[in-house]
Amino acid sequence: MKRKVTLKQIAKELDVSISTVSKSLRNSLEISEDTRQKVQAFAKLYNYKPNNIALSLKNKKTKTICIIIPEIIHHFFATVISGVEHVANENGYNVLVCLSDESFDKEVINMEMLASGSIDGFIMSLSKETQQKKDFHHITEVINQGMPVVMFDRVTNEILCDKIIIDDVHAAHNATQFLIDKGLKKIALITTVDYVSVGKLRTDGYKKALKSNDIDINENLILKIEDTEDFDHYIEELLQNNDIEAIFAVNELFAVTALKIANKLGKNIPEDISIIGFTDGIISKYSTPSITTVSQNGIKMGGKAAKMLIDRLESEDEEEEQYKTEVIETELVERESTKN
Amino acid sequence: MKRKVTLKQIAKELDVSISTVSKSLRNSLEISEDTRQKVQAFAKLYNYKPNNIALSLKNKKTKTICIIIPEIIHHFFATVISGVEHVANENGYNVLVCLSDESFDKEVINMEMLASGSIDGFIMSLSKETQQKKDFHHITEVINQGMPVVMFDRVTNEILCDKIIIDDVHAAHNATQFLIDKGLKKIALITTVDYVSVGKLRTDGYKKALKSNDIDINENLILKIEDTEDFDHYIEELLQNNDIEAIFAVNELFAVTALKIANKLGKNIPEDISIIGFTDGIISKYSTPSITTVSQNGIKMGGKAAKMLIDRLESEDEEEEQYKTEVIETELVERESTKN
DNA sequence: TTGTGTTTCGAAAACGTTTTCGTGTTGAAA
DNA sequence: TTTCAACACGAAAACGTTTTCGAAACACAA
Repeated sequence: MKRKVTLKQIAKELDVSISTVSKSLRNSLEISEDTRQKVQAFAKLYNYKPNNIALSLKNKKTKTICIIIPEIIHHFFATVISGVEHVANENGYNVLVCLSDESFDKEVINMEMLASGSIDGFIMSLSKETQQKKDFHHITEVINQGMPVVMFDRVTNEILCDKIIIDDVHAAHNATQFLIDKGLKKIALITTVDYVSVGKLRTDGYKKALKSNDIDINENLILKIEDTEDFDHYIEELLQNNDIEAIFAVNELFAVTALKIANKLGKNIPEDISIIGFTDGIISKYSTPSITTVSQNGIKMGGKAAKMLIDRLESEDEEEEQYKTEVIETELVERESTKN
Repeated sequence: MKRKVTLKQIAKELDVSISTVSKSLRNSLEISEDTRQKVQAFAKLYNYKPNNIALSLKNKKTKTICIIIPEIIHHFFATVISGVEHVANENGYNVLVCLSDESFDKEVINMEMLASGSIDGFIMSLSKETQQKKDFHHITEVINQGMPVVMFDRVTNEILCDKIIIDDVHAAHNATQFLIDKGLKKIALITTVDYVSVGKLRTDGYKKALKSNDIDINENLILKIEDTEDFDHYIEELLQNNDIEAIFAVNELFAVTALKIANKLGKNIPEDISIIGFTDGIISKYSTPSITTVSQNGIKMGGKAAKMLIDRLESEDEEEEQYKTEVIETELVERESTKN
């Protein structure tokens, strides 16, 4: 087991100073050709690699960014990480992943912990609890310390920083309009409770579409689901008690669950009921029938977020406080769960 | 924007030495009650947090572990990360995620990069390319430097280190036996090419089960799929040209694809064909019909891997070169794609 | 010989900690 | 008055780098 070799050790072996070794390795002209050769050969022989931690301390840059997400099991968040990782890697950055588990406390602890030098910046999507509490002090604090933050997907207006979002209202409006255009009127909505920002926005989009087509909003057709609860029977009730022609679900899980329950109740998809989901994950793709869905490109979001963060990190000099919010295009992916 | 405060600054403000500040904050009895109070109050006021990088440099510990996986989009790997992250967090460690994209080079570059001080240890699952090349020098090198490595799932016998695996042969044997016990004999296998370690092992298990039940192995019923290719038509051929009663697929994607194609060909699942998959992901769960599957608990694997790594990190003193291989139990989760 | 310039290198500071060891002050015991 | 311990604190080294600045050595011209 050969331990890592340091500048000091090389210097001692070759009987020169540490500075000489350092300069030689960086090919400084200050050092004679001869010495440089000698040092470089020796360093190569012993497989010298500069210690990253020491460099970080000196440069006050860790070349590491942290992404904080509520859950990694959700396919969407996994794709975002993938996007972040690739762009980060291309630019010489590493990615630290933190899971908040939808918990405010974990989010706070992680941020405070890492803000003390460990990383150069954050990419994050708010936990449900944080959105509910509307307590963002940990984020403002980090930003005030001069550490850049990029928020994506679950964002808040109360924080000024770079953001990457999709136009949830518009996307939901489109999806609902798509159903209406097929001649469907009794469209149910399966959504989350309002404090989840994207759930609220998608609900708004749904309502907007109905209104602009002069369809009355029937609150009985709107099912708001708490995240923690077992929601199968609510959906079952919804389907049984109403003569529904279509369902718009604000996430994949709701969509596929609705599909399964509809099946169970003897309804044919899409003949009896059309279904549109949100977030183009593998469930929608491989479900039978496959589910028409609003696709939000996680890889793209992650990539853009990483790019924004890195851009800000590398131009820190010009201190441009112009925060940008970038809107990623969504796409309606038509599959088997909606009629032609 | 108030920058981070350091010991030096506090020392200067209070007109004491850096040592005094440091000791006061650590509540050393060397320092008078008075001074301690004063320093602590000041530190709290200015929200002092020790710089992690400086600590890392001093302690030669980063409290960060790295997990290298081929892909994060695969649900199984995402669950592993989840397991790793939770255990790591409980023990005060952070998790750096690297994606090899199944590429040997990326794996090598990432490892070499991070081995220079950035992290304390690795958890990894080999990329396909690495398994194919059988070149593991980057891993032995890291281990020789004294950095612990824990391998999981896709491992190799050529490296001596801690490992977390499932008994792929046994699990595949069980699954196949399960089908046989239902009275099914014409059992097709959809697997990967042999250099993927787990694919090979699962194939072995399948064959073993057939043999022990005196069923001839029909190579026409064994489909080996290259990862990169578009494999739908191969499966279609397999199903068309043979009178198949059951399918055992070595991963979820193969299983659900087979299911969809069987459906397309007018076969009923499970009446005409029973299907068992491997890896209990969301696809199997939400597919219609849902797919019976061999469940490998990724969260558990990740958690165990993290535990093993951290244990080794924290007992480095006693230098026990006893490498362990832990086998995680699999479970056959019965769903709708197999007959009762 | 003196002055000037160039080449080559090393000392030391800096990044932010922790910790060892030394030292000055105080109080009490002899 | 002297001696010794206890107390309170600071200097400095250490972790591994990079970089600034100074200086030695040498060459060459005047």
